[in-house]
Amino acid sequence: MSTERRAPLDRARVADTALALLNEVGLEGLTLRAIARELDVKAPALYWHFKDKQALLDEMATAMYRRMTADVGLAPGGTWQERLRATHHGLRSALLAYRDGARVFSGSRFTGTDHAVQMEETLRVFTAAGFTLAEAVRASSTAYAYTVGFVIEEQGVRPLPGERREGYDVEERARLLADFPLSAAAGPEIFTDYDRHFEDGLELVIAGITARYGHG
Amino acid sequence: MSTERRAPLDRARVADTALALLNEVGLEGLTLRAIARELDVKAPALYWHFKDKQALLDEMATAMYRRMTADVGLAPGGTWQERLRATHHGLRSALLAYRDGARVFSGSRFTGTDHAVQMEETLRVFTAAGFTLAEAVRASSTAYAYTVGFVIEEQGVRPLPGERREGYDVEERARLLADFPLSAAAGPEIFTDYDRHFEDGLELVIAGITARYGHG
DNA sequence: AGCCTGTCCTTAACGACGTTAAGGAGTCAA
DNA sequence: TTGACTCCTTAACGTCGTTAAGGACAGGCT
Repeated sequence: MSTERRAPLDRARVADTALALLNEVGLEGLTLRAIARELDVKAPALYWHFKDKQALLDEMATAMYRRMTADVGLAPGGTWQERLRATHHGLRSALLAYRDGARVFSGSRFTGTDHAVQMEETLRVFTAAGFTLAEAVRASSTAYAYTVGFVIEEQGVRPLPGERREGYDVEERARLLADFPLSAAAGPEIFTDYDRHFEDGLELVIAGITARYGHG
Repeated sequence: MSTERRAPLDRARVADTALALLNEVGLEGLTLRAIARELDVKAPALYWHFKDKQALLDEMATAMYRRMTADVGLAPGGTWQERLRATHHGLRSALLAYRDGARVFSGSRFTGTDHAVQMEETLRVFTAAGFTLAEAVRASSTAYAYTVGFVIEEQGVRPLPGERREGYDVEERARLLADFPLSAAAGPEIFTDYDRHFEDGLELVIAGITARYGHG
């Protein structure tokens, strides 16, 4: 009989384990009992560390954001365009790294103030480039809404890179939409090559910021 | 004792009732038992009309979209800018009309092909203005992702127009972010006046489409 | 040594959920 | 009268988030 004792849990370890499990079972299968089992613990133990399941989801969202900032690197310099591209490509990658990542993320709120480091630097870069604070906020949160919306849509079709959800056969879609030729022809333009399409949309947003606020 | 017999249910009536209930109880309170009670029926009766709860949510999303097209009016003419503004203001209104509307909508798929009428006309307007089909799809789906992302964010703070979710006090937020002056000052710019901010972001997207694809 | 306090977890249970199985009541045609 | 079809009910299953109660272990105090 082993006398080793498991190290006590902490919020970060629970959130990391839950994120790993998320990829296997998806959001609907992410139950407190399953997470607890993964941690070699019983479900009510999680209530010592989180007041409810939503608090755990919040911690998971925060961990995803932390991971994004780590991957991007703080990179405090650069033009606002470079920073916008880097952060939002990084954000998309972080969301895509987990099944239902965008749904988890958008349904939760950050714990703590770590996220403000990134935000502050982004606003600094924008204002240093001549944007007013209002313009800076408008620019970055428009890009943010776009990215979150895009990945939610994307993961609805493609839960994880390489997989594809049922009921999204492009050919059957074209058959159903036979009466709507443009919509039918748009299928491949919508349901393939998400990487390039995300980039195109982000460039549209950046071009719009330049055109309207004119600090390009 | 009354001998009147309730008219049989149909998918549309169930979806409408469920949408009305959604505003009272929110997505987490929207149970099949509660919906059934509202319809004067027991929960398993719903399985005659829908194969599972997700199919009902799909019908609800379709009803929201139908409502949007009805409110906007098909309006088959206009410039692409006018059409983009009309459809996306309409879409936002339709999503805001229900508590958690954007989450329900973005988590579901349309039933049938009714939505293709709008889509076809949008693509027609764009291509008639000189856009390629690929550009037209990119333009409209970028705006779409933006709108959905925006309203999800918005309803996270403001479940229904006039209400405000707890934990979003702008002053407390400013206190927590005292070390991040720009982020702290950005609070009012983020958490108030959603109507105007949505419009500003949509105009950024439109300006970007004009700048990049140049059919303005 | 004994005890107390706080930490971190377990066992047991509650009410509610989505869903399925089985069948009953009504309508309509043969 | 019978049979088939439609639309719903009753009963139940397994699972979920969550709470209540308490046990095991550690460290510091007397």
